[in-house]
Amino acid sequence: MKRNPKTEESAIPQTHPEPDDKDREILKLLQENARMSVTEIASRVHLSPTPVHERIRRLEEWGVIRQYATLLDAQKLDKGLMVICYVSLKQHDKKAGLKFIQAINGLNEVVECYSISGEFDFMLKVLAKDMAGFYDFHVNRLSQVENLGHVQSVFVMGVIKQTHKMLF
Amino acid sequence: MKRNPKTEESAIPQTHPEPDDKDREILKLLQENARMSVTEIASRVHLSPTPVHERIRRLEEWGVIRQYATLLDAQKLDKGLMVICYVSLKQHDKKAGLKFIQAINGLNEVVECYSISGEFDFMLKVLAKDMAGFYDFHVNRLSQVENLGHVQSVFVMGVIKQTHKMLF
DNA sequence: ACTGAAAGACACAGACT
DNA sequence: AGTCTGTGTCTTTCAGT
Repeated sequence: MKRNPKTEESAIPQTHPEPDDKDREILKLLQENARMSVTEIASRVHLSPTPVHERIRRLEEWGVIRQYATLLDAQKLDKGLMVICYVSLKQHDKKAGLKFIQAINGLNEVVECYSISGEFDFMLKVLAKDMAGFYDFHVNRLSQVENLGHVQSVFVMGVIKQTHKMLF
Repeated sequence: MKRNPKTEESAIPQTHPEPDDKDREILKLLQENARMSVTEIASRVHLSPTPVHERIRRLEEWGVIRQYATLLDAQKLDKGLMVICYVSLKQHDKKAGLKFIQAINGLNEVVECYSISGEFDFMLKVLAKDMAGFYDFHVNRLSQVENLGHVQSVFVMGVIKQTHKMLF
C-alpha cells in the first residue's frame, strides 16, 4: 500500500491517490455513461450524493479520470475506413524523434500513435473517409513528413470489438 | 444530398440523418467534454438551449452519438502495459469465425479487435498490468481460445498520441 | 426550426453528526 | 468521512411564432 511520502514515519495512512473499492464502483458507472447524475450514482453505490461528488472531484484531481468524452460513429461522419500504418524513421536521434512526434500531432487523420517494439518505430491508427481519402492522406500528408523511412499499411476490414473499459 | 427513400419521388427534402453544420459544431464541443451543459453549448453555437437540446436528442437517436464515456488513466489503474497481438485462425469458415469473436468478447483484457488484411486474420489491442500480467493473459486466457493459429505480439513502448476526435 | 416561460431535478456549498 | 438541508442553476417540456 502506498503511503504519502510527506512524512516518512506517518503510520496513519493519509489521503493518497489510490482509488478504493467505492471509487472503482463509481468509475465503472461513469465509464459507461459520463452523464450519469451524481444522484443516480449515489443510489447505485449506496452512498449519498455529497461523498460521491467529492470522490469524483478527487478522481478528477488525481488524473484517474482523464476526460468526459462523447464517442461518435465514424461511419456516420465520413470516417468509415480505418488503416493501421507502420512507419520507420531514417534517423533515430532524439531531435528527429521529437520532430516526427510534432508532425504526427498535426495530422488530424491520425487518431493514435504508439512507439513500438519490432522492425518499425511507430504504429499509427488512421481514419479516412474511404480509399481515395486514405490515398490522399498517404501521398499528400503522411509522405510529406520529414525523416520518414518505410511505411507499411494494414487495412481494417471489420471492427469486432471496440471499448475503453478498464474496470469491470 | 441523401433523400429519404420512403417515397421515391419526394422532391421536398425530409428530415434525414445528416448532421448539418450546427450539429457538427455541437458534436465538436461534446466530443471534448461530454458533460458540457446544454446552456453553455447553446451560448457557444449561438442558439438557445431548446434547439440545442433537440439537436442532441436527434444525434443520439440517429446513432451519431454512440456513447458518453469517461476515459480513465490506464497507468493509474494497473493497466500500464499495452500490447498489439496479431492472431491467425486454423479454420476460416463462418462458424469458426463467430466462435472466435464470441471468445474475444469474453476477454476483458482485449479492448479492441479488428479483422485485418495481410497474413494475420485479426489484430487485438490488449491492456495488462505489466509483463507478468500479459504473460498470464497470453498463456491462460488467449491461448485457451479454440481454433487459434499463430500469435505475434508487438509491445507498445510509448504513447505518442491518443484521441477519439473525428471532427475539427 | 427557434423563442420564451415554467416545472422539476440536479449540482454544489454549508452546518452538523 | 458521511448525512442532511437549502439555494441557485440547469435540464426538459410545452405553448406559441
